[in-house]
Amino acid sequence: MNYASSDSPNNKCSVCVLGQFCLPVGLNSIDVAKVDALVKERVHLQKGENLYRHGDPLSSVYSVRFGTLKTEYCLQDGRQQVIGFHLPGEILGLDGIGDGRYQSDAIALEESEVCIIRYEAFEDLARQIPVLQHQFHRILSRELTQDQRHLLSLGTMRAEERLATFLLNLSQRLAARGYINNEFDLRMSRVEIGSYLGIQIETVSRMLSRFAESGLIQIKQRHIKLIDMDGLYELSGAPNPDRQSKARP
Amino acid sequence: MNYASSDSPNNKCSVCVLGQFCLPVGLNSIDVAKVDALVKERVHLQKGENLYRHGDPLSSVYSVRFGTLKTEYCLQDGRQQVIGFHLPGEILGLDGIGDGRYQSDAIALEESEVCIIRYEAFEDLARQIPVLQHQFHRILSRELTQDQRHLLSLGTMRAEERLATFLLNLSQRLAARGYINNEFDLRMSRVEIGSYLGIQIETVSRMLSRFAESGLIQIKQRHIKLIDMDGLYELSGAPNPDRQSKARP
DNA sequence: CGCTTTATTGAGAGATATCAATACTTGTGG
DNA sequence: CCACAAGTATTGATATCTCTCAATAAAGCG
Repeated sequence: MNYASSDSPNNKCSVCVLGQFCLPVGLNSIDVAKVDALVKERVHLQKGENLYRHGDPLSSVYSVRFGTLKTEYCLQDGRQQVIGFHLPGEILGLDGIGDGRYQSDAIALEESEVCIIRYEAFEDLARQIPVLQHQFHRILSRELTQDQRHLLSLGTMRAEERLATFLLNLSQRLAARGYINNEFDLRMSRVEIGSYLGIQIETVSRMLSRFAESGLIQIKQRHIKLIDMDGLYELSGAPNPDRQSKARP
Repeated sequence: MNYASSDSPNNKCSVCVLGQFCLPVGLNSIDVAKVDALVKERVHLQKGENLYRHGDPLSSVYSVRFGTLKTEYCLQDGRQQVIGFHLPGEILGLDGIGDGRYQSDAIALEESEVCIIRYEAFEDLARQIPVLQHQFHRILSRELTQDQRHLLSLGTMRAEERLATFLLNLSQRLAARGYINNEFDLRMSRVEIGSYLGIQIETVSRMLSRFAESGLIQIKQRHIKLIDMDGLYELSGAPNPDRQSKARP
């Protein structure tokens, strides 16, 4: 784990391309400067490194600057499950606020960097900047919604539907960040995907092969290309948002 | 749906027995009075009535004063799933903050009453009272943790374990509110339990019967008595917190 | 008291897990 | 640069859990 301070101007929130997803959404430049003053440290992580562990006292929450992380929970008997994957601009560590200790483990899936948001200082700042306060609440609430949709997936969907939903969710989040959304590298292993979706690795593999056979995707190792988005959306049980808007010229 | 204002003093947060779980945790009497001024309306619901529906614009969040509610999500194809059960002192409607619209439906499982917390006014007040702000964040964070533990249940546990976990979770939440925790009435149907746990009603029924046969519980309709807590905890994969403390005299 | 809803129990079907073997990648060291 | 080892992924065969379908029973309600 490697700490760095953000004296160089290109690390400031004010110039960060993630500003539109991250904490400073909607802030004027004066207020962004205040956030800049608060978020002046970052952590650099190598693949496999922990950002925090279950039980660590909460000192900060984190926003992903680049890279991908996973969070996972452990059961007494050693079983564990991946609960979330976190892309640039997403906030980590929110589960630690409730009891002052992180409830999950956060681990980098690739070389990554996160901005450190000292939590106490942040609460102080949020009281001074209503827009910041509201944005933080929105982030917490969306995290909740995301988890609840995930619950829906695990509770009502079959393996095939879960996997389609997962791929499309990833695709949407990449698109929102300006990345290509129909061709990307999966940063997580099949084991991690299976764990996240509540299915076994063999089933993940079989379903991916089935998708490829049906012409829905092309997959080579971790590089995936979504060929038939509509088909995937149909499997996932949700309408394709892009297609709907195109269908009404 | 029946609205009422809280002019009578016994409705105020300052005298509410739920104060210790609800929003005003840790506030001094002056600040509680400010919350009282904000939370001056309630809604009375009959069994089956909606508190809000998916898509309704967010105006307020709600705290359960008495009764029980469920929240559920719908899928395009009509499938739906119960996402949470809400006991007195718990906050509802948080999923609406993210996009300004509730993402779920909230429905009373029995005659219930909830306090209306006008959301905009609440944000204003939270900026004035740091303890209130922090308590709100804790509530949001715990909601997140609760959902994530639920994910763990749906993702890694078999039906038997899920049901044991569910019963113990209910028991703990009842205990925290000062109710008897080893004998209570289930306010939800088997269908709702099954939906919440991602299993079919028949499986719920079979598992309950199996528990009863094994002497873990006694169940008659919706009245349930937890006989062998340790046995249930063992099934659920978690240690019995009570037993641990008793084991060290 | 009969009707409707809700819950229990049984038998068979189906999806996914588990076990096992093979193939492919990646990294290391000679 | 190749060979080997360790980790990761695919594919097949069988087992198991839970679902589905079906019948019955019990409870709530008018």
